[in-house]
Amino acid sequence: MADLASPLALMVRKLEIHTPLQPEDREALLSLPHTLKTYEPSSYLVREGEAPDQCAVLLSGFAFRQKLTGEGMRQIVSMHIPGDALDFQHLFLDIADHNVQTLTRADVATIPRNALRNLARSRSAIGNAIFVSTLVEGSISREWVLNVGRRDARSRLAHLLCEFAVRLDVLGLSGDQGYELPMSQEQLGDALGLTAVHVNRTIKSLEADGLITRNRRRVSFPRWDALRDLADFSTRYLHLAHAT
Amino acid sequence: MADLASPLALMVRKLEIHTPLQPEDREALLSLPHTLKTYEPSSYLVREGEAPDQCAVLLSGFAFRQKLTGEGMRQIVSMHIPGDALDFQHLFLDIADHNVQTLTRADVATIPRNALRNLARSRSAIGNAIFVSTLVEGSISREWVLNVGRRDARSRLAHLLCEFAVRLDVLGLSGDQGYELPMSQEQLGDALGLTAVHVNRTIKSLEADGLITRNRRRVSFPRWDALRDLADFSTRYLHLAHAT
DNA sequence: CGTTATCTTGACCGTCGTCAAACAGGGTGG
DNA sequence: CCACCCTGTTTGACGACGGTCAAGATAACG
Repeated sequence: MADLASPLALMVRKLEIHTPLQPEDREALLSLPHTLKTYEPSSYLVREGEAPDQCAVLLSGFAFRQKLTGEGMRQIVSMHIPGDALDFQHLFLDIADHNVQTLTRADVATIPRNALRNLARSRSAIGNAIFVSTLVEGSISREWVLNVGRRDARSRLAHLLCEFAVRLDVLGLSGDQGYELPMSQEQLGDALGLTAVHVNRTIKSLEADGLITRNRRRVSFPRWDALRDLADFSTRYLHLAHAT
Repeated sequence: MADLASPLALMVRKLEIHTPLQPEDREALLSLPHTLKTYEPSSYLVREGEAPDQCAVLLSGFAFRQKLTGEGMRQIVSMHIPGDALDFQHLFLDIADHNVQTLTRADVATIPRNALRNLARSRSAIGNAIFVSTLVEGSISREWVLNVGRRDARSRLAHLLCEFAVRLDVLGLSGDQGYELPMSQEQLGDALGLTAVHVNRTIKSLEADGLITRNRRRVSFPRWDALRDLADFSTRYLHLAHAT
């Protein structure tokens, strides 16, 4: 388990959920050049309009992608957990079309764009793995369109909570009793297309129905099946088929 | 211009908007094995849960991706125009996470999954082009989350109309006077997260303000700049940098 | 311990959904 | 050529989900 010593080990494990890798591929990924840095909450990792020449990988903490309307309304378009690469798309697109920000204090590994791109080209399994990871992100994005477009506030929030729970669970990052939800209610609103006030009422409503319980920011799910049904949640869109 | 004789020529032209190709790459794509078929409106090309072994390419007409909630509400998650490949994601993901349907009568070329996948592997420029095309779709999907989550009905509809106009225009498929919008108001609603009734009122409202004019289903834009401003529309997320 | 962000609650309002009915158009068959 | 039907569009009345504004309570943090 020397692998686990590398900061990139979690990213590799995450890639292998969808695409099995040979030991050589794994080694090549783990030995990619990279620098480590800790960011404060709300730090920008990518800004819309810029051309990143690095690929950021989240090692600990949380991050999100975000876009703003001309009137300054914010929409969070995806959430990211440890092990997620935040910049795969900039291996092949020059200009960022959205912002990426840390949600919490976060440890980030930064890999030079060219090193990763060359590796993806020379080892097709790695190229595949990156492609598949991008495709799964696309699938999640489509589910979000459905969630925001067609579900009411209760189901919408429940769906986000379920997605978070499953994604964390797959990597073994959630405790037995739910998980530490890092988002403020304002941020939840921005992810769900709701206002913070209405998120608050919706949380209370789920709590009143015994579908979630809260202790500080830790949420747990005493009636998981009922929550999943309310959320209309299925794991299909996460494409976990190859997962353990 | 023998290229233009191949049914796949439009797809190749579309790929080259984002990724320049060498003549050999172009030839290889154009000579991919494929079968041609015409589908009636509303035909399913891909069904959620299935494992397609073909890649459908739209040659004429329109198509869309769609998901359903457990309660039967429909959300259209992307629109497709001639030249779009509808199944790139199934080169690397087995199970479809959404449905793909024709909107109009449509001519479709069907390429065997393996033939295309092998080509993507053996010619890295083609693999890149496919990857970039997938990334741009992802970018559009993020913009849709923003659109549905944070813009009101008027801006939301205006944004969809702008996106359509630009995407058609890039391929030279829109006339001088707007274009033939193939969607019913019910389908517009499903794409925008609105009801058909409210779409109707919103169209009328845009019309009353002189932002669009309609003649049957042909829409045109007498005050494009005003419409674009209302829509909060920018072409950045379409990544047309390499376009003419 | 003071200062600030976040959460919570209430009253009120508006955008959009629901339900229902009338209307227009386009295709089909008599 | 016209009656018919089916799908899609249009309009009105009404209701509800979620937004807005504002204030006070709690928790986070230096």
